[in-house]
Amino acid sequence: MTEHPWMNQLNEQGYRLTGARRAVVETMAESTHALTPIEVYDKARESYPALGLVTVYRTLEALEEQGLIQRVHRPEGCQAFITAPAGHQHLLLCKQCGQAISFEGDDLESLINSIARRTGYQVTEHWLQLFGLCPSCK
Amino acid sequence: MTEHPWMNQLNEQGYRLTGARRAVVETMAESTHALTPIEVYDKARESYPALGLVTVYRTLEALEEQGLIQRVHRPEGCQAFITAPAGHQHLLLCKQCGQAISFEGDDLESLINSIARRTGYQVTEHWLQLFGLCPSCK
DNA sequence: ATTGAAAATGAAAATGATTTTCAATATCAG
DNA sequence: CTGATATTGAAAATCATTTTCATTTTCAAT
Ligand SMILES: [Mn+2]
Ligand SMILES: [Mn+2]
Ligand SMILES: [Zn+2]
Ligand SMILES: [Zn+2]
Repeated sequence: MTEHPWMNQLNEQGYRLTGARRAVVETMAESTHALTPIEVYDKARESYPALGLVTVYRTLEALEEQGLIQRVHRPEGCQAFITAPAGHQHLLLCKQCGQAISFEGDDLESLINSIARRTGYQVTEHWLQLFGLCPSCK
Repeated sequence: MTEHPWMNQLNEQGYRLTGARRAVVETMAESTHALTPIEVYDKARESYPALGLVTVYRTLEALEEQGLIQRVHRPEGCQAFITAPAGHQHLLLCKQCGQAISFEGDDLESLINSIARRTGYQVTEHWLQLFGLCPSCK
């Protein structure tokens, strides 16, 4: 049984390899949808029934710290998590089914520069997120 | 005593004019920072000490329904509210002091079209938010 | 001005999500 | 193997928000 890369990264950071962690990691890594802690809990218990909800919270926190997952903000709430895209990417979310796709190539440089100039702010970060309907939902 | 325009709008929608509501409305309308319900509560009690936190929640809900305020999403949490900008605008937030400025003129048309084409999604909405340091905080 | 129906209020209780505590268990370096 | 220590899940605690409800306030109709 070869470990999932996320498990190896956690291990290198000093985390031990446990079944509970493995169940949460695999649930998150497999999902193309944003999942809430409870959804992760329910899904992960299919392969590891003894799992506690507390461990889900703790593992999600560790994965977020490692930059492997990220919190997803949505109108209905901001408690969901999804695999973090590599590099500078943003999310496109289906409002119907929650399916998420990440994209890159946003060019906000000139907009940001002009706003920085006009407002006197030093702009250090930006959030961009698109919402819509995925091919199968529309 | 002339009523605040927001109070008039609420009144036209059938809401009654009360002191508790007035205190919350004026607190929100005056603030250039995003405020959490508790912050609104503390601020508004300066002018209306009998105010209950429940009424803050209820009034914020009404103001959001009327499109007069909007929820602000931030890394530290998404429970804060701020005056909604008129028309299609986005927010620039100071990470230090929470001061908010709204701006327009983002041109995401071509980006959105190209992503829609590439992914097959129908894109209906977007969130854009900038973070940084305001002139006095940097 | 008075009245009364309906809306609004705030205190307290209920709920729901997340965090903390803690005793028992599992991992893993030595 | 062994033992130090990280991890676990149950239960309790905390914290934000919502619901309930008896009382008060608003305001339209007299
Ligand atoms: Mn970007
Ligand atoms: Mn825009
Ligand atoms: Zn969909
Ligand atoms: Zn500032």
